[in-house]
Amino acid sequence: MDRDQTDRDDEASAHERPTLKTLAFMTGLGVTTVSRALKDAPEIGAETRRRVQLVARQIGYRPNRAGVRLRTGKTNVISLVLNTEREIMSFVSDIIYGVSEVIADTPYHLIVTPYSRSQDPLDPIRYLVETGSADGVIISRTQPNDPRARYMLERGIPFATHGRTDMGLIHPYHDFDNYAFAAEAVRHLAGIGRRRLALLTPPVGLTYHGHTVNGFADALSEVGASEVPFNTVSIDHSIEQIRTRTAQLMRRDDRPDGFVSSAAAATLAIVAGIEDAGLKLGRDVDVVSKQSSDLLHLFRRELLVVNENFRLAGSELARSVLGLIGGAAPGSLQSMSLPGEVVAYRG
Amino acid sequence: MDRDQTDRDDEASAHERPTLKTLAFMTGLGVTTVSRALKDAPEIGAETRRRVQLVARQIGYRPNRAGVRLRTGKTNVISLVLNTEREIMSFVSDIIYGVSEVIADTPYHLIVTPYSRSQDPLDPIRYLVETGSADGVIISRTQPNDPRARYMLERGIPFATHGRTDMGLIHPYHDFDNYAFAAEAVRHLAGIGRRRLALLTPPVGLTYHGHTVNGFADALSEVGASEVPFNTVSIDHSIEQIRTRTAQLMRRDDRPDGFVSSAAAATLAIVAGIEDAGLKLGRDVDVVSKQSSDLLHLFRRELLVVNENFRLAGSELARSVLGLIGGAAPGSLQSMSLPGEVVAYRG
DNA sequence: TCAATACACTGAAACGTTACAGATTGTCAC
DNA sequence: GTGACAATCTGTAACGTTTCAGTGTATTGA
Repeated sequence: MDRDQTDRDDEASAHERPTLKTLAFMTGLGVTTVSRALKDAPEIGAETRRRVQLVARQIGYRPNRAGVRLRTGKTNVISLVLNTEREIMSFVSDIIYGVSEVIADTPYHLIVTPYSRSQDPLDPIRYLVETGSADGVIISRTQPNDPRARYMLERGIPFATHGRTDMGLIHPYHDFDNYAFAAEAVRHLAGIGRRRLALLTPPVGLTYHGHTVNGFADALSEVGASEVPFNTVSIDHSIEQIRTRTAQLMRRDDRPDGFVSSAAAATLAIVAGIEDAGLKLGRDVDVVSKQSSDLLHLFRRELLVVNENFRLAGSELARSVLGLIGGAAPGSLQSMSLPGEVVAYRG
Repeated sequence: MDRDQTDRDDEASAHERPTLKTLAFMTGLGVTTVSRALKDAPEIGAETRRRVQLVARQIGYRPNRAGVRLRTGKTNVISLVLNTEREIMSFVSDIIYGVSEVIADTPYHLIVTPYSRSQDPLDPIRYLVETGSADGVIISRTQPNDPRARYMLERGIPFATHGRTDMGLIHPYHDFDNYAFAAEAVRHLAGIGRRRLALLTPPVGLTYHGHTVNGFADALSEVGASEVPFNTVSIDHSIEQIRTRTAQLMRRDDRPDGFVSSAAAATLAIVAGIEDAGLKLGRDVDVVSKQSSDLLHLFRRELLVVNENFRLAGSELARSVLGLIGGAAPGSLQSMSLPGEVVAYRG
């Protein structure tokens, strides 16, 4: 009866996907032994181990994810949580590829968990945690006091944030040094004689808004330049809004002679606004902008750019989450990316 | 003993995730009954059904994916297969959001399966199929004779392609009418007096390369304009390569006075090349370009644009795959998106 | 009154995996 | 020869779900 069943199974498995049972039958061992042999358990004889692994490789055995997940709770999934309206385009694509690169030779899959404007950002996190859908989570649009980070920290869910928090809690993150970026931008503008600077900030409420504002302010006083307030818009606003506001600003007598912009798409709008006001980039005003792909110099060669590498961010974030899952200390999984020099067009 | 175990389970489940067993205990029914009641099986009494569903909703029951997957093989996963090097940036982000929109109120998750230059594009598909990792697959960069489509068709794996194939086989797809785009572009250029046109094509080998080339050629003879060959590059080439080639082309005596470009990023390079050669957009030459986000007019207002909506493509593709999984006829799940008018800057 | 039948529900088995608690050897000291 | 012990290996149960093959009870038709 028992043998009979095994036989039937084996015939069936002729072209079905091999399971531990298949391997057990082929090697003449028990299912348990095969399972342990494959994961290099100590109580398995060296020769048996090799034999099992050889056969497994030969027939292309791959553990059934559902079986593993059901039994152990391990999903082998990393979830990337994204805002479907506000996320920067190149960010999405680059960070996905960055993450992919790192998890490519691991058993992990990447699932994208989106949420929209209308939703509480905590919703997708709650869903992931309550349904146990992922072993690790990556979030962006990080806030100084981030409910999502707090929530996951309380529940011991491995996660990494793109951007830092400021809650006195330790967790993995990767961040671009936006303080340094803004400060460098100001210094560069001051260096070419610009004295009245405006800042197009990241979205208010996100941690890097503060970093950027501080870097901007500190460098302003360092170089003795002054700020022209430009607080009515942020890079989260629409191209049209930024463009209109910029044009308004540039038509005033006390207009800035320099801009610092935190995102490339917004910079296009700023430049359009500047030109709407009849002014010329490079002559009347200079703009330093972050960019994540090398397109701004094609747009206007007068633009001054600082590069931010989102693909790297994705890789680092993935590495952090995997590290945390692997038991590393959260404090050791924090990384910063320093901005390069402000670069002018090299014609 | 039995009761004892149930009790223990129930105490444990006080804050564990509820399962069918929890529901069974709470309702006093059998696990089977609960399972069937939740999926509106006919042999369950109307009142019982309502009662079970009420309790399930109250305690926030969600079926365990691993359990379902192990038992039924249904993964509730849609996989989006992407080339990590050659995919257009905004495409990645938009299509993901488009897919997300559609699967948001389904039990489906979206996993992103990347592959790189060095790999056979069939590899990730084989992986998905062999490991049964997804109920449905979406692929892009579709070829006239696409091994991936053939492979999945042979194995009955539900999939949809972004772009059509040309193998005489029926499968779901969504495509932008690139024939119409190229033809419209040519007509528009002819309409403003341009007679010598160059085409920056999609990557050779992809189906829409052919469509684009044909639309271009047919409209050329229709309007009596001529082609200036520009076959050494495609939109897959680097910005630098396109720029250099364009500049070379524009310095020749027989240079084109019009361009049709199949991608926005490439258009930036074309314009840069034109200007490198000392010529002026809108005066010496006009360019009609596809774009997927509204940025080209900020770049140069002289550009003529046709919009392609990748988010829509994502939604349509997701709908197709879900439809196919749901048993709809593949032939009914094919959709085309027509290009809008060529639009000039509306100042 | 009795069989037939429809109705509402149920337990057991199975999907593939791992953890637990043995079971079977052989080796060694005494 | 015996007991102890290490080294290997194994069966069973369990994770949560669905399917199969029932079970029991009321209802119907004659």
